[in-house]
Amino acid sequence: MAKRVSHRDSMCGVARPLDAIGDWWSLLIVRDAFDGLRRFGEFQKSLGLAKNILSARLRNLLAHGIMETVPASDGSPYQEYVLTEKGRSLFPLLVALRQWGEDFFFEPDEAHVLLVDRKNGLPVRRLELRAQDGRVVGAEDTMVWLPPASPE
Amino acid sequence: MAKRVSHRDSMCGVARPLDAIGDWWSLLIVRDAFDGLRRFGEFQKSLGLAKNILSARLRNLLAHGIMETVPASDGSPYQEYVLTEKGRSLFPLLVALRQWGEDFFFEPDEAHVLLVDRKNGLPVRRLELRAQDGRVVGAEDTMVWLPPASPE
DNA sequence: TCAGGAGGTTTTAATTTGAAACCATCGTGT
DNA sequence: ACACGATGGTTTCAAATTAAAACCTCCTGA
Repeated sequence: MAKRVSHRDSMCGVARPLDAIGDWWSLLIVRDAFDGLRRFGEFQKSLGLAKNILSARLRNLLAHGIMETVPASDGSPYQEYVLTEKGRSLFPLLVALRQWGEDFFFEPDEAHVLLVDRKNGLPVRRLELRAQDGRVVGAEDTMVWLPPASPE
Repeated sequence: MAKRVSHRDSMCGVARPLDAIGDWWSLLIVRDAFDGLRRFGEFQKSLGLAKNILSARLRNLLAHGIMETVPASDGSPYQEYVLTEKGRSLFPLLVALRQWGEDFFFEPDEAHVLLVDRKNGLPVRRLELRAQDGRVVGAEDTMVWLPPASPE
């Protein structure tokens, strides 16, 4: 799980998160958690993965503070797995993944679920990156910049 | 690479893309491609991964139409790897990953690169999901909905 | 012509994954 | 009290994946 990171990536804002959610299953677990799943068995049935793998993934998500266990909610003696604030902050990433998937992984006539506004049932807008002044910007319009170190 | 997908995920807009970019390295390669890297050796040096793995990952990205090879650009007899339109469409996802990483994987006083507007050097805004009417919506405000099948 | 560098592939070992079996705890019925 | 199933895991072991290193090929420059 803990992969070695190259010199160049040791400080990279893209590489670090991948240690937490960079495998196939973790993001699917998080997505299911957004859908309201909370119990070990629910995740296992929904995703169809081996129990030991689910166990390992949940442990990793807990260790990274993306999910946490809570005692119970319906009186049953078991614990439940719920997203933390850090985990809920993955929502835009999940939406980005979903929108990309919808654009490129379905045939034009193939049915698929849509993410819609609960208020009125209309599809949500496309995610857009905007500059401070509100312009929509693409990759060509941006660059990464390392601020100079502060004096001390 | 090609993982089995459970019944539930066979049509899921989140699971399908993960087959293409759901491993640790692929997204880092794509990020480097956004940064202008094009050559096999450049990727290898930047990421520090084994050559056979890079080879396999590039092959997978090519097979999924995320990158493509172009004959040359500087006269050298080799090919270069560049993002396709599909690959460039990963930009919002990469930004979402980066923003999440910056929020949760750096100490408050730890320096890290910022994504800034080329025009004026100001940091870009945070990615936000908006409904049709322009409201910013979170996970709680949305749901997935499967449109009814069309008659034929 | 020979030394290297770029761009890979092959080989082999270590790590990870996955399926199945196993185990522990709780609740229920009898 | 006891059997039994459901839930929530852990252990075991085989199979697949990954990683490191060695190797190969083509091209270039001295």
